[in-house]
Amino acid sequence: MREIRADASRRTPTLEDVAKAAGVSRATVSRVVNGSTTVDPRMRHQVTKAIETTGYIPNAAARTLVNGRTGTVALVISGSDGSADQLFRDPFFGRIAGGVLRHLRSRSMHPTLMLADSGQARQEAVDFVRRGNADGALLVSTHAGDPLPRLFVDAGIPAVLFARPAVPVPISFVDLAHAAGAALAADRLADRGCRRVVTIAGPADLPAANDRLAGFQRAMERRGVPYVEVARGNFTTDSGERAMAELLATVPDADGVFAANDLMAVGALRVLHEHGRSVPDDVALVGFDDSEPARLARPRLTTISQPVEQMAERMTAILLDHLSGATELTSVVFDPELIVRESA
Amino acid sequence: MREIRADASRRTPTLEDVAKAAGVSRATVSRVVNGSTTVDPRMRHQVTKAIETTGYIPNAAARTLVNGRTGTVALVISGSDGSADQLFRDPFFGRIAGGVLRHLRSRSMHPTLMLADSGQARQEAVDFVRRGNADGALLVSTHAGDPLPRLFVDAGIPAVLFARPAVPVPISFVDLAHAAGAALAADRLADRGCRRVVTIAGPADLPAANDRLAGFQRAMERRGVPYVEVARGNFTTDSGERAMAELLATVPDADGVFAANDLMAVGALRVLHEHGRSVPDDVALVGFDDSEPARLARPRLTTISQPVEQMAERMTAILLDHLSGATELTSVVFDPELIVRESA
DNA sequence: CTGAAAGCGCTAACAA
DNA sequence: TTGTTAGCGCTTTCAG
Repeated sequence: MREIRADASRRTPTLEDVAKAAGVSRATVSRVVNGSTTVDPRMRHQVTKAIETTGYIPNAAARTLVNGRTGTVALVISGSDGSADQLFRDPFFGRIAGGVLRHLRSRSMHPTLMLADSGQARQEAVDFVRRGNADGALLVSTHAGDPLPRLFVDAGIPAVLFARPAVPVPISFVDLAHAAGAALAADRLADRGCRRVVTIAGPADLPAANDRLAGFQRAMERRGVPYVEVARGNFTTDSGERAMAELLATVPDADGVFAANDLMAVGALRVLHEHGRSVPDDVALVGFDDSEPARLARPRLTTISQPVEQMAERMTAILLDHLSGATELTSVVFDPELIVRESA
Repeated sequence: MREIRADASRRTPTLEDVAKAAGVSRATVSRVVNGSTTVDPRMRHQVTKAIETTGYIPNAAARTLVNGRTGTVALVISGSDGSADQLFRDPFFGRIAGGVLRHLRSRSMHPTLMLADSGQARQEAVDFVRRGNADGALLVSTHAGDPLPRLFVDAGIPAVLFARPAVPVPISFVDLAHAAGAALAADRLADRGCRRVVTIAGPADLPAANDRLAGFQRAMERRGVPYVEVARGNFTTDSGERAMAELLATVPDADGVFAANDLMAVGALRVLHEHGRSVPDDVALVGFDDSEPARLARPRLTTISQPVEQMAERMTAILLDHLSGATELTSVVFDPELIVRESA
């Protein structure tokens, strides 16, 4: 005997129904529902009771239609064409989602997930917001030259980017001080006395990867190591293995390795082990990200952590500011941290 | 000079505007927009042109208000209180999201992410759908006695569950044949000649965990190993370490281990290594899930795979069936697969 | 095949 | 403080 469950016959109750049941006007019910203070306590009580007995719940579409707000933001994951599956297996994504969710829910808002991995998908993401399905967009862009930020800016949609845009686009963003993080790694290696240092860098078209590489090289130079052999990977474990094998062939007496992410570091670890090098005794190894694999590896990886959840929360906060009228662009760069474990 | 970008002054164009520009009625424009076939080609052309020049895009709220459909489904991640962060770091979640997304996007639909980790959050998830923010719900329930499924069923909301409900609830679901998967692990161990077999089970209040344990025990019995020592973990690496240490104390000559998930298997691996046991030579080890850590471990983990993406896709398909009127409950149980790598 | 008009459920002036 | 009323933008009979 619950009113909540709609009998096949009975439509779901509307403001009108509540008004009738309470013997007041729709406007008054609306006021009560929206917490207006200018309502007679007695009426408020009547209405509250009527809401209860009718099982009334406001209709979101009707509200949106009149006040233009949806309470939804699009969380757009940008990926190069077809990289979808790869992307979602990456815990990085989950951490972002978690941070976004935490911030939104305190405002009774919700994220709608979208994947923008093709021209069509990108356009659909833009249209989704243009149709008024969402108030704004959170853009997670992992690859360079991504047209996504431009698309949203041109459409005049409030949006915030996770990661600095590869090409200049007038958009707010949050990012990590990648170079500073790499410098932390360099210092760690130098402090341990490593002199024959090599590095596994990320894709050359990714700003974050280049920042890490440049930051590492600069820091090593400061520490008296002018040249660092570089091999490129693409942030996967396999590519890390290949790069490490290459490096070992070129610099057999390497005593320190900096991998631009943990996955590649894990690959390097495997190759080092196969070649009989002990980590950290023969060669010290530092990763980047402080992801799950870093914690699980044997030896546990010394690495650079990024506060992904916090960054995601901040990104969300900035978007909400824009939604409530803030017009000037904001960019926040977070500081990474050295996490010392066993590998260096 | 793009019409798309709304000048501060100009409102976004409506059907009315397009109708005026094309010299036809709103109804005709609506027909064209919705692909009605009963429209004169010439008019259609007029309208199409007008849509282009005005930069018209339909308003979702207005549509929803009249036809009752949102094109959105809620993707509700259920967690015990406060387990949010833990949950989103788990790639399992990302894989589900990926599968859901893939199926939805082909229907021009989208998932809205919700976390139901408290009584209040659960109620909000239900209300979200009741307000007409979504057409139905996808429920990912990871813990036993979860009140979530019941809540949705009682509210009369179309919903499908990922994982069999712990208590009987009339709801459609997809699940894995956990017992069969565990039997695969048992057979692998038995085939290698393991006789002193132990297992690290999951939480006792989780149906999936119990199914795996029971399936494993039954299969070992069939293979002539009537007794298997059991230690309980909670699916984390740490708990796997503790359980393995325990087991090693009780059964020092163990030659085979089945861990109910990969994370615990990785923990076991570490302890085994510390105790000087070589894997797989001294003791064979099988995990469950075929997650990233299984691929990254050294030695690489032999494990049982679940087709998470496929399951998520199917779950979504079932929900869409319900949304288009299918009324009878559906449950689909997927078969796991043995993935042979190095650890057994 | 096309147009006129009646809502969908709600909010926000504006009056009373 | 409350009620009346005019839309929000769209779909869908129902006539023509």
